[in-house]
Amino acid sequence: MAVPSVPASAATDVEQAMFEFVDAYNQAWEAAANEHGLSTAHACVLGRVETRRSMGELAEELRCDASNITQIVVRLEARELVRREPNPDDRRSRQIVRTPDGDDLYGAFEETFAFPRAAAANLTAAEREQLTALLRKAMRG
Amino acid sequence: MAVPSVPASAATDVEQAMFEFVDAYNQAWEAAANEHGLSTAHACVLGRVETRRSMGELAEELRCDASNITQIVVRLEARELVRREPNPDDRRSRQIVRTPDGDDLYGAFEETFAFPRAAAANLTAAEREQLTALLRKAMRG
DNA sequence: CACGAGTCCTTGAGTCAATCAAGCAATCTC
DNA sequence: GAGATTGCTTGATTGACTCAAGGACTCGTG
Repeated sequence: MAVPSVPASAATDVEQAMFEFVDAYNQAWEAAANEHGLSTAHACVLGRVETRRSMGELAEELRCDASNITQIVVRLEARELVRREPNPDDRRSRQIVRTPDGDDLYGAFEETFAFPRAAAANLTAAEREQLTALLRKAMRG
Repeated sequence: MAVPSVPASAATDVEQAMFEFVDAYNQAWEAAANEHGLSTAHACVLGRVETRRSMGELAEELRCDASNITQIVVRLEARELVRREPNPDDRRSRQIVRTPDGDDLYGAFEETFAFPRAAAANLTAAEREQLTALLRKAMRG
């Protein structure tokens, strides 16, 4: 679910458009993940370990408890999509790496997750730059 | 969690900006809901019943199983934020309506969910129109 | 009118995501 | 080295979600 809604009445046009865009993006993300047998959480983690990361880094980036990451990584490891390697510099810590299978699966997932690519393709180069600038400005960036 | 990620490597600027915007939006939504003791799911449902809706309509709009809606509505009803009224025209069906408490709480939630409002406020009127048009075009709308 | 099919919702069972509290092992600080 | 801190895991719980099954109601057809 997790479908934000916007006050049908009060919302201005931009706010409505933002909502629709966010909703479409979220929906596309989830659909793409499911198509490859991934939950959104699994896809998030799998995406992050494109480069080697510790459990703690994942927890921070994904804004959740470390024990949550443990649970997800264990499952991904059981499917041989990631490996947990010891960190030679700190034996408390573990480095998570994607396996080749994980790379393949995530690649396929990204292929399927066409939304941002398609959205960009619907715009001219100038419009893309404009949109980038406007989104960043809207976020105060 | 539910934090979409984007290929750190391959993503273009627009795609990166889209991701950041969506992520910020999602995060703001969840934070605002939590601040009022609502889960995202509860906030979604509460938002939709601004106007009277059947369980089935809610399930369809929120793209989930009817039994999921039942569960959420039961809890919202227990907190007296919504009421389930019989539909006189079809006694299988139930109409969900917000109570005054529900109106108040959702109003407060929207007040807290400042992200879209703030984002709009960071732009000039002309930029807002531009952004609306670009987002719609990007979605093929 | 009655029967069967379909609709609307609820219940129950089960899974995954998420959080918290507790604990263990390794590291750091003094 | 003792004690605090860090990094992760385990266990218990809660909530969101899905699916299968069932009850109540409606509708269409004969």
